[in-house]
Amino acid sequence: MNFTKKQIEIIDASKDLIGEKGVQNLTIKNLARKMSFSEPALYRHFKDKTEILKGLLLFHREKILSKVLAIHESELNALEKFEKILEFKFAHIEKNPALVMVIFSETSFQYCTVLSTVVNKILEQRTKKITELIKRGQKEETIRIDIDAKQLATIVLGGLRTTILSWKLSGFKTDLKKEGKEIWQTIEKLIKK
Amino acid sequence: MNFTKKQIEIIDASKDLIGEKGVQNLTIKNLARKMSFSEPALYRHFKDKTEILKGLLLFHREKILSKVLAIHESELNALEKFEKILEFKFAHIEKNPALVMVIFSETSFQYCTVLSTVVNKILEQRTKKITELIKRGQKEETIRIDIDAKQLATIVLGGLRTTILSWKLSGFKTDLKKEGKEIWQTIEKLIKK
DNA sequence: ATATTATTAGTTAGTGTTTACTAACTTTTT
DNA sequence: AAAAAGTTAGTAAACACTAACTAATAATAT
Repeated sequence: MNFTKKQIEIIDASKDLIGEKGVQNLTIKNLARKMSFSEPALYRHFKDKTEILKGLLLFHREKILSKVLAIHESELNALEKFEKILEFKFAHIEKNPALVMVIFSETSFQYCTVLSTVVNKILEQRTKKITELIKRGQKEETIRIDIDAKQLATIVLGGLRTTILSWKLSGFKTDLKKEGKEIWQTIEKLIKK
Repeated sequence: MNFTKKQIEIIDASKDLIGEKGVQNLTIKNLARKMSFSEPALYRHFKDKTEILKGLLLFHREKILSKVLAIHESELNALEKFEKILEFKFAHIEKNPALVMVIFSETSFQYCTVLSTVVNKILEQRTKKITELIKRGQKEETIRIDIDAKQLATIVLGGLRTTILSWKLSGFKTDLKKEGKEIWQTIEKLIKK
């Protein structure tokens, strides 16, 4: 996925629009206004609106992924990696609330095969990565082994999801990084050996 | 909140439409077709579309609440109550996938004060009830006390949420009641004293 | 009991707005 | 000279909703 400069500008503007008033605030009209463009000009850079949203998702996914991979390749143990990854993710999300809005409204894309496929893949891969990390921790003997790794992954993901959701419901006013740190400490207590 | 027979019919039809293809499938046109009457006829029963969605949420909320209250008033201990409540909720949701669609797409309502208020209240109350139940369990000494009740509630809610989400993403094909039972067993292991 | 009236529940036909998107043309950059 | 990136003006479809009228039902008076 390679994007031109203008495409990235458009993706950024889309992100801002969604961050301000939700996914339904991303219209071609609003986007054109924000870019100080005419509406048809957008179509010189993206085939249609779906491609813009897809671009937004994939662009950030790549950003997050590269950072997460770096952590995975480090010398830390599983629990330490977990902590680092969550810390980074919470920070990234706090800076880009729009991402949450998009991910959280998978439902809205149910009609749109292209987008729901992209979102599903992102969520699937995330679950997989976390499960792997837990298995590794179980082998390292830093994570308890009396519970199936997949079940633990569900719990971990759930804790994050709920934390992020309540941040969103607060109108992005609570301190996500702090709440994130706290829930991680709880999770750690629950899952460590 | 009292509904007439026709209003309940309309709420049911709305539920079906959403269950089939998501919230954006609930249009006045589709609803009228499903009810086999004209569009304006709907407006004899509900002021506007928002009121229909609000009706759907409140109607089911009341149904769920009465059952949950009965469990709360029973003689069981906190963990047993938890199990009963979750069992009932998973069963109810499995029968009414539309409810998940609506709750999960809170984001779509961000623009709509009326609906986001209703959804927020439902979610808030749920968190509160679960936190209370955990506190009670901690007093009874059936739930571990080394972790704050609110944090535990976040974990519990998260586990449920993730389980329900992956059921939705599977296209409602996995066995929600079974998955629900499993996640509950895991949660129990994690939180019991 | 029946005729009159009022209310409720439905109809057809249409409005105004918003939506994503296009055709045809022009300016800018390479 | 050609390609890329912009413009104006407009379309067709979907949307929630309304005005104006009619049929069915319930309430009331004779």
